[in-house]
Amino acid sequence: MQAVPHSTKERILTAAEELFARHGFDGASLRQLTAAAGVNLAAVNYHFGSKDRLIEEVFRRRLDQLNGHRMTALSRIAGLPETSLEDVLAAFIKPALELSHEGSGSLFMRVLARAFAEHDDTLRKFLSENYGHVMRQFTAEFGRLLPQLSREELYWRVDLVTGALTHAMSGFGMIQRKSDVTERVHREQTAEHLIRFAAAGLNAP
Amino acid sequence: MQAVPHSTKERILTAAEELFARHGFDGASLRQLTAAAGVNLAAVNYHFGSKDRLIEEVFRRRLDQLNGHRMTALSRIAGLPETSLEDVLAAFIKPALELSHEGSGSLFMRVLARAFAEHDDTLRKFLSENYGHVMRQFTAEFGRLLPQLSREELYWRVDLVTGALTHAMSGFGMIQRKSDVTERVHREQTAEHLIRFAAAGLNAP
DNA sequence: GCAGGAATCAAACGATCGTTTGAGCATACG
DNA sequence: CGTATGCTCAAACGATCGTTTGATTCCTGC
Repeated sequence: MQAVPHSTKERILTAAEELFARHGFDGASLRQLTAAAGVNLAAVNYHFGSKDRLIEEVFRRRLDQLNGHRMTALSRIAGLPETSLEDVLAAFIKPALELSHEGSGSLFMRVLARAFAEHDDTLRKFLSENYGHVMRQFTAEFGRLLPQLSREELYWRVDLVTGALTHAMSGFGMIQRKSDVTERVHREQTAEHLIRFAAAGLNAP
Repeated sequence: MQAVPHSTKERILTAAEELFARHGFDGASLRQLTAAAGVNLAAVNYHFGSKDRLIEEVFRRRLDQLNGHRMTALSRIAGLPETSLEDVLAAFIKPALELSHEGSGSLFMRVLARAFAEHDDTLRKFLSENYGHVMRQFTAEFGRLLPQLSREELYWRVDLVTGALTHAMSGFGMIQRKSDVTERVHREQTAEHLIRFAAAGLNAP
């Protein structure tokens, strides 16, 4: 973890991620943002074209990585007869926890939670078009493992699970790591906790 | 349900609730807001003092009612030996569903979801000071019914449940009512659905 | 070593924001 | 009737927003 990233574009993206998480997309101005990044005000429009395009790039940088890991993990277990509900949940949750615990990525989940709360059509369309296939594939696999649920019940429960996880990983409600466990162990314990809760909810009678 | 509420204050509050839900607290301007309410721009600062105080009043109007119903329902069952986890969840969920289904209150849960996503200190402090005791009493009752959980696990699971429910009730992911069931029946079915999911999650092994 | 595109910079643009002002209108009370 | 009092109104305030401009500096390839 270095103090200042290399390029101007990356400095802007990192500062934007933090300020969007803290003050929202409207609440964080380009003047605060460029001041925090140590770059000129005009650099945002020069490198990204507009504030909206900057917002999209903030999402793209993390979601490409996050959903890539998710799809890789899912593809290893999807359709196999020995795959359990917990396996699929682990493929969904663990990449997010890894991102959440590595250096600068911890604030991104809060940006994502904001995007959920904002019912902004432009942002929703962007997320749906670029990353909607990930949720569809996970939902399909959940459906395979929960054949007793109607399609309606399945959608509902997946929605409840994603809501709970987004809320949990964006908040500082996150359980603090005890000083006598390594971060790797703590991350495993957190994942176990979330997976057990989500699996029980999905499997509800 | 009448087209235009009586007083200027109520017209402002109703328009504010809708616009805050749709565009956020920063995104909705006082000019849009007063135009939608059919009142003069200066009326907000005359009747409420500032935009921030208006935001607080939007919360106060609904939360006084919502948490009043929640506390009444909880007080009827708290501490009794025959009370079940589902009973406590019902006391928490059903008042919110009733609010969510009556006329203009349906958008308020989206306002509440925004308040969760915004980590604004002023707003959090206001909500915690005025309504924190409600969550504390519900958490205490959950703890009584789930003695096998450590305090840490209890807090975590309650946080996951509130996250899931807030997310569910704020989204239009809400299951649509079929034309052959009354709204009252539909509300009962929705409550059953949420309660079953939450109880299973809280009771996870 | 110099030409030329890429990048940075200070400054300004028009628009919109929350808030304030002071005059005008209404209703109620002596 | 006169006059307070509560409310509404158009207009303006200063601040801040995203964006654009044009000059300047940096850096690379011939």
